[in-house]
Amino acid sequence: MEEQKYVLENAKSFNIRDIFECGQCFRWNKQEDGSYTGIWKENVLNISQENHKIIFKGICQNGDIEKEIKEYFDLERNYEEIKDKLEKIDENMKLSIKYGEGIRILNQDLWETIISFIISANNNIPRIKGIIERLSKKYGKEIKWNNESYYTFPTAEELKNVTVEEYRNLGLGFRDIRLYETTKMINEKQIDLEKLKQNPNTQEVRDKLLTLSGVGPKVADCILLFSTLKRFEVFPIDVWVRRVMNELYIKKEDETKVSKKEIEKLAQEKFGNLAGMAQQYLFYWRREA
DNA sequence: GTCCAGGGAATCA
DNA sequence: TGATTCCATGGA
Repeated sequence: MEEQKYVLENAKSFNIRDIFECGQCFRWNKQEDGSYTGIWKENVLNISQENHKIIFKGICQNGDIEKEIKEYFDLERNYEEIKDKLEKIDENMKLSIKYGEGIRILNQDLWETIISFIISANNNIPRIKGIIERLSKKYGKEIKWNNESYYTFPTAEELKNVTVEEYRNLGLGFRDIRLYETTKMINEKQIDLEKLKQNPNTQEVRDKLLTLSGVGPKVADCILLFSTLKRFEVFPIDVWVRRVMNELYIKKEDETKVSKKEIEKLAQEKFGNLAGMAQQYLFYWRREA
């Protein structure tokens, strides 16, 4: 397949480091020159940035690279407006947004996001990325570009006959059975992902996600926020978010004694329907800065 | 050896 | 509902 190129000039709220290092995705890798190479659907791209100029080049499956990029990178959304609203809340938001000003929330495939965040449970990012790479290499489709092989994220169909033992051998640990059961549930349409995408009621979608094996409150919220479901009102709470919310607002001596309910309530009051975006700026800021 | 990582599920009060 | 404990694995 032929290499394509697309250039985005004068990009606002777009920084490749912020986008790929803020914790929403696991399949983009930094290159020696500072660019990032990654894969989504059947697209393999390398993305480099010079100030406000973004250069995309690589393999695009359906031929329309511009359309694919616009969708995946959420280019139709006005992030300036979102940041303006959040900045007015307090000094913490202003600082965290200044740090992560180039974050955009990717439109990631729902199925891939479900499996990826089941793998993320009680795990660290390098290891999560390794597991997803091995899973893709073994069960996904190979795409060659620049004399290198890349692998698509395997579909539910492609994982249909994989056993718990095979997952265990990929290094999944105790998450093996969860992946097995959730894949089975989705293949048997106990949860219909296409119907889920059509449902505008976030609470209903969340409740359905919670029936999947390995999907608890935090993973469900990550799926709602980081996939094409795109619900910005959710507020995923992990150890980092609990830490930063306690340090900034709650100020208890022992952060492990701060309840999720307390954090959830505070997040809704302060950030409302932009809680998910606020969470992302705070998470990235606290973890990296 | 110990602790921790973008938690979830089972168990018990 | 709320709190505890266990769950593989790999790196610091």
